[in-house]
Amino acid sequence: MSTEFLSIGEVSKRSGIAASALRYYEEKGLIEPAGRQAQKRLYHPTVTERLALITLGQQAGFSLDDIAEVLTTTGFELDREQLTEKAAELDKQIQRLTVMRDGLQHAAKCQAPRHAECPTFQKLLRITQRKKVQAAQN
Amino acid sequence: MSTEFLSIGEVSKRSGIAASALRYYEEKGLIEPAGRQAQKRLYHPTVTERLALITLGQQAGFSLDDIAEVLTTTGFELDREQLTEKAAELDKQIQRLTVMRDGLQHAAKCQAPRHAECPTFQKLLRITQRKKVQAAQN
DNA sequence: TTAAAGGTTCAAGTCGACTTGAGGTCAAGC
DNA sequence: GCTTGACCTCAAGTCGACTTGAACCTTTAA
Repeated sequence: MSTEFLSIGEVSKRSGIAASALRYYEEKGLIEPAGRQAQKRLYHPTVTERLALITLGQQAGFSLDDIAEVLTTTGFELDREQLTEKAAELDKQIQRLTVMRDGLQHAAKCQAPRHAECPTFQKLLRITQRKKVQAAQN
Repeated sequence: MSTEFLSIGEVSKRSGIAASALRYYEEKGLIEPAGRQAQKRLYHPTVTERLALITLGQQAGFSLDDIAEVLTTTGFELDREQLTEKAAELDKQIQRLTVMRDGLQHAAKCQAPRHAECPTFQKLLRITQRKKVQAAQN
């Protein structure tokens, strides 16, 4: 076997992504084998970079369809505007989680006999609720 | 109708949670109506606090089953140890998202002609990939 | 030569958190 | 007496991202 190309198993091993998932990505148009030998897919070694980018996108909260849109077919490039937008979204999420984390930490230490009676925790609950009700109104 | 209790519609309005979701929560053992009038569910007004707590838990990344475990049946109380643990998990998630956000921000501004050539972005990709491969090995 | 390892396709199943649809009940107001 | 609106139950559908299973092929090593 030419050392140029990788089997699906090898790609799976290197990327940590199951072979079935790789076939699924192909079906979705996210990756493409460089060719076939007999029926077997052969991948260009650089596919692992593309896969890392896909994984990154997922962790940043993109759906596979989102990712398919910003990934150029040829290379591996992203739209700068979209990146900025997504960074801002992430930032908001970070803020939310931080409030949450602090609230939980407080609740764990708080001396109020019941969380229901802890003002800090109550405030956290009210924020949560207000957002939910607002969200429901659109 | 006694002003004491709330219909499912009223609870839905106040909490921002669909009636169908409320029935689903009941099925999962997360909430319980105080009683029924004819067949109709009647809720104690405090149910909205419990619902806010459920929503909070969800936003913190708990599944409904997780939440059911920590919510006491009677009141609305949480296990302090679990709270601490979850706060730590949140903290880790915050770290991850922060790395991601900074990476995306950098990539958006970076002058390298292609993201593939930007060292910072490459580093981000390598981290992502390493974690994935590790995760696949258990 | 035969078995194991690794690949193929295609259809169907899984998970969590709900939503939707069909068909029925009940009280209020015209 | 009839419609309207809010509620009921129960079963089935939805979404995204995969996984699993069945049935088959191909290469390689013992």
